[in-house]
Amino acid sequence: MTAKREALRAKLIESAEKRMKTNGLTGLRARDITKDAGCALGGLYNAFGDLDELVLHVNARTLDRLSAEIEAARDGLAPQAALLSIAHGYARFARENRALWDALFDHKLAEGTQAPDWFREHQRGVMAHVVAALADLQPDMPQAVLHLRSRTYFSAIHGVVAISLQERFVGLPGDDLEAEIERLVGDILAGSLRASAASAVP
Amino acid sequence: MTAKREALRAKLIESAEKRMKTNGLTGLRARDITKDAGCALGGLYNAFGDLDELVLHVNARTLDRLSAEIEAARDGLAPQAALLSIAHGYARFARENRALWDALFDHKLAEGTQAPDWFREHQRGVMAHVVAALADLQPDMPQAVLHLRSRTYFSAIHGVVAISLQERFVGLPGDDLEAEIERLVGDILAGSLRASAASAVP
DNA sequence: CCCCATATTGAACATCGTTCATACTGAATA
DNA sequence: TATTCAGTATGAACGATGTTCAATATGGGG
Repeated sequence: MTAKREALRAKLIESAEKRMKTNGLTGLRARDITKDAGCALGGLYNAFGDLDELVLHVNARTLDRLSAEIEAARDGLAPQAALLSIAHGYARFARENRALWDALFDHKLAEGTQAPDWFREHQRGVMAHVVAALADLQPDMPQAVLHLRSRTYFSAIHGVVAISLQERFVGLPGDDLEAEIERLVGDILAGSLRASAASAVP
Repeated sequence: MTAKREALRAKLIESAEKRMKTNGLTGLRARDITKDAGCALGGLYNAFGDLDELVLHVNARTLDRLSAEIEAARDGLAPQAALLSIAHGYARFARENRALWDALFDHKLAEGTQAPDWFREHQRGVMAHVVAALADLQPDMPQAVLHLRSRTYFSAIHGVVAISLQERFVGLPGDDLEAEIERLVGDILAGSLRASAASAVP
């Protein structure tokens, strides 16, 4: 009877995602979700361990959508243009999926516990595109450095997008954000290529 | 009778900060705070509008301490070294005051509301040091650009520090973080100076 | 000494996530 | 078909939490 169970899980994820889109992570109530999904309150704890686990599934879907958009942004572009396009794509996704994107970083699991492996796999899926794009730009970079550097670049862009979007007071029309991203990526790329050129001449 | 009231406010802020240092923002309970402060539960709502307002006061103190550390990091250094030192100082502060620093970004006020002006002033205090350091490096940069660029650089470093620290699973010994910060700041400074040199030759 | 504005108290309330005894369901079996 | 029974669904109940507020205590001025 695993088919019916899976159907309920899917409906609960769907309902939770819809609620999260309009009310955000903090506005997510177990009673609302189960009412929307058409099951009793306790049904949620039959399908999932707890509410946090359900949020993880919603976030995994968001990560997959983000991954697809980043992949599309990179498609067919030369290395430098690809990395810039990824950054812009990331900012666009954050802007257009604000509540779901916020939940990606606002959701904290209990002290001491870490995200399960199946979830980490979805995170890796996003980062893999950045790694691939950077590998295109720097084919000789060792794997370990490649992953570390990818995370650094991703984090830097993420920081700019995150702080820009959470400044709700003074508009920051989004044009400024795009211009700043363009400049930051430009600086990073110039620095990256300069460093590799220097190391190529021993 | 504003003196006694102020004393209670101070004691509540103190108690809340101590709790936050050990239990984090999510482990903050109104009943714990008031018990530590030696007043009744309702006393908190006499001294502050609600729990969020109390958290804002704790965060304001954290911002002031961060501001002081950044100022010290910058003290006496030439522009480029100053900006690098600020970045390292920021990472160090985050590492050494993890729970309080987390609360700075984890605490969200109710939908639609924004932080009060007196709190924004403390935020500005931190950013002012970045602006001043960047102004040292680029004396001819217009004020508006200076502030926008400062926030971009700050956000980029913040993103790297934040994502690095929240990756609890694979150690990331902190040495890697410092090396990546060094590189990112280097790229940014090189790009910034290259751009200004180009515009100086019309 | 009394008075009253003001501060303090903590029981009560509303709202959460979570649990669990109970009822139900449906497929395998006699 | 009738009977079982393992798995599922249910929603009342529980404990925790932020917040309110009627009742009480306080303390300084007339």
